[in-house]
Amino acid sequence: MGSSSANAGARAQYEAVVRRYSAFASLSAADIELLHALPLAETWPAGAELHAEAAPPQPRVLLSGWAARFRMLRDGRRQIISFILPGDGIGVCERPSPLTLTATTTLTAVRTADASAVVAALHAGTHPALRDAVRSAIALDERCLIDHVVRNGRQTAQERICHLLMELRWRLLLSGAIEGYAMPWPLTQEMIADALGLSIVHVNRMLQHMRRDGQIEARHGVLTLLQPGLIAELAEFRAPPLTS
Amino acid sequence: MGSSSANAGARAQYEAVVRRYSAFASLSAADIELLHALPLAETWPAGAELHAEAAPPQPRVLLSGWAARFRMLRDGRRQIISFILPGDGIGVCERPSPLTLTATTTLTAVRTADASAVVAALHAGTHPALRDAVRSAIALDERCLIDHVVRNGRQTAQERICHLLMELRWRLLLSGAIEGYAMPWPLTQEMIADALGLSIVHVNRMLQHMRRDGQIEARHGVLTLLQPGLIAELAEFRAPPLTS
DNA sequence: CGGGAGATTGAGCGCCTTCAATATTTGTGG
DNA sequence: CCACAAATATTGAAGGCGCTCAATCTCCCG
Repeated sequence: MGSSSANAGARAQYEAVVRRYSAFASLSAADIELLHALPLAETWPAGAELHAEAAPPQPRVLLSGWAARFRMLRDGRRQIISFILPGDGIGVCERPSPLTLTATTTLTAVRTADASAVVAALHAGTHPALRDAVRSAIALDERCLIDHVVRNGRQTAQERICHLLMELRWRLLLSGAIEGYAMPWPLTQEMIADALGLSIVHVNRMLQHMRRDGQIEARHGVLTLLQPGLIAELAEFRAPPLTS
Repeated sequence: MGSSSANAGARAQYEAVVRRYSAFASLSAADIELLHALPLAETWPAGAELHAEAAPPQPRVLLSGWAARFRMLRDGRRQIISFILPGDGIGVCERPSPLTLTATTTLTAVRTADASAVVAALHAGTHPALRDAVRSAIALDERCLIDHVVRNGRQTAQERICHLLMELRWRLLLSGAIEGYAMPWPLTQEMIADALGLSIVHVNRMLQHMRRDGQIEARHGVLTLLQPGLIAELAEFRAPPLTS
């Protein structure tokens, strides 16, 4: 690897980021150049702490791998707040908000890039299209958070799992990571349980039921939605609109 | 009432808004003047729809009374996403986000004021302190949303209720609506149930337990926390920092 | 060939739900 | 000020969804 990020190999790393933000706004050449010029990637193993609970935010974008924001309760209960997928920003916003009180951990091996330059551009007022894209991305995050409240508050275990599957597939589509109904699936049943407020055992039984029912298939780290229409129906999933 | 909003009576209506935003940033005289110059209040009865699910956002501030954002499921299940208290903004942000897919209803009789002027000022770049305050207010909203996920995902019925009590009291303190441990309480047990993902019957039993246990007292629409330390402990409530 | 993380299975139970009925409070009109 | 209706709160009983505990199985990795 050279010290310059201008070669094709380095650019390819940023594809997920560019595709995701491009879904929200028409980025200019300068916007894309800014993203390509981000510092070379940092790599993290699975289970690394990207961000401590009370730490000052460090803006990053996730180039590859999955991560999660979560909060712990005193007795060890864990609640995953959101999953972070390739192309997603971490702390990329116009105002640092140290008050969210959530930690971030990698779920798989991960590559990230420092996104301070993006935040600086937001404050400088250059790159208006990128700013709009970032704001839309934040609005989508809020939408997912609201979905999460509804899921954990008023849906059954079966519905929660279906809804989470639909959300993750939709977000992977957005960043161009997948195309059809098959998606990489690095999540353990414990992670799913911690996101959906369920026990590991119950998640296991529900997934088994879905598999035996021919709704999904999971093997070799790939999960396939065999009956996406049924799953979306069960989950009452509504894909967010992109035109905003 | 005259057509001008410059008299003391009209100004007093905006006190909650000014106090709340002042908690986030040092507003300039011009910022406060902008708030005082907002159009005269609209009044709504209890149960009015302030905002439909898919409607374009209409920026408002809540001057008095309580409201709630919620989402309905097909079969009638309702999830309250957040409570809106005096001084809170509704759709006051730098980017309209029609994708949240939540409706807003009044819970009591309510007075609101159109806040388009605030949003316009945000976009114009005048009033930087007010802009910072709005951003901090949004960050606090996100914090509360995250708390809500944790509550509904990983806490027991008792813990959820305690946490909600603490959050609402803390937010009422913030806008100067109350001072001690007594607060106005317009919420029915059904509203609490719809916020916390519980059944009405169970909320009733939990509240009764808390009353008989001397933790709270409720009468004449006023709820008092008799053992705030215990309640905060049970809820594992952490008050958000204000210095940000 | 261990060792460990994750997945699976069974048994028992409890938190919370649903259903249903009654009491109480609130609001409204006479 | 009372009467009536509607909304809200309360209580009891029965049951189910999802939990805990505990053991076993599978798979991956060095």
